[in-house]
Amino acid sequence: MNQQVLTIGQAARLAGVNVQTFRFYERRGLIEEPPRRPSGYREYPAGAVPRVRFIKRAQELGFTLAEVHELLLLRDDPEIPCKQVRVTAEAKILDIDEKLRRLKAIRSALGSLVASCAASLEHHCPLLEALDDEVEPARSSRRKPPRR
Amino acid sequence: MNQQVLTIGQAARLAGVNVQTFRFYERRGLIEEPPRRPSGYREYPAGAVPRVRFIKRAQELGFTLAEVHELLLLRDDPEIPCKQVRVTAEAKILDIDEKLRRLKAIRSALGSLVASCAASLEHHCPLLEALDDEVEPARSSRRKPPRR
DNA sequence: CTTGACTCTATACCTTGCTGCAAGGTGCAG
DNA sequence: CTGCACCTTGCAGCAAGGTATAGAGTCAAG
Repeated sequence: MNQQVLTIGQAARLAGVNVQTFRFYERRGLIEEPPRRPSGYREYPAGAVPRVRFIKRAQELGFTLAEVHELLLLRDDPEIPCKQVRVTAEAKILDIDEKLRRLKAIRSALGSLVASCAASLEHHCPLLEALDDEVEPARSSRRKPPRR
Repeated sequence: MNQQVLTIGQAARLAGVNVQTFRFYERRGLIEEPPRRPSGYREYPAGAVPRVRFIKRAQELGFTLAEVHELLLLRDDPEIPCKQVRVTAEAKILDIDEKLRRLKAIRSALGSLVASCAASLEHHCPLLEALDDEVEPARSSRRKPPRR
């Protein structure tokens, strides 16, 4: 019932990307070169589709394609020694923690700005003023010429 | 005691960016074209510096230049109430929350990978599960093609 | 067999946010 | 006047991650 192989168009539709993206990933070594028909048409095994979705999801999580490549190497090779996996994974964790830290800082800055903005009924906007000065939540707008 | 006008280099130094960035922002309409000396030299009023810093800080908060442009329009027009600024910021917060949610998921998956890796000789990869969505070559994809 | 959808390669282009460089003009200290 | 730092414009390029186009061949239905 399941097709054994897919054309690039079918695979791309299933993966939710377009055909150029498939070829692009192939050039980048993110997916391996599939077998070809005598005509040159690529014949993707069904497994190519989840692989591309993996790539997309990892990207959405903030990994660059180069990082995704690394993740895929870990995933693909069950022979990679535990230590090596762990080292790579730990490095990624530090990466992620840094991203989390920055995003949380941004989120909380935006959150408090929005709150102060919501409290103000006037045209004067604390959010914009906060951006004008140092990001620190100054309770009133002070205008010191900050250096940096 | 403060200089009334600044050359582009002075302004850029004060704002913590380089001169090309100033000109780039001018081309993008983020800062207005300053008056010129007869020689063509730009003469920035002191106010240009905080404006550029505003741009930089908004960027640090995760706004694209296009979004910053919007914020600047809101800021420049005293008739526009705070509410619209807030709406923009709130949308950004939702964005960030989504990113945080996903990053936390992958972080914990990576954490388990490291743990299992440290604990056992087999490495079963929680990472795969975190990214692999519905791994099956499911012909019934209830997954809508990712927007973007 | 024809038609239309699909695929092939190669190459060019896009967007975002800058950064650099060339070739020339300007400002000012010494 | 010399010298040097600074300014001008325009255009190129970079990194990332694709997207589009041209010109050709292929597949499968009718």
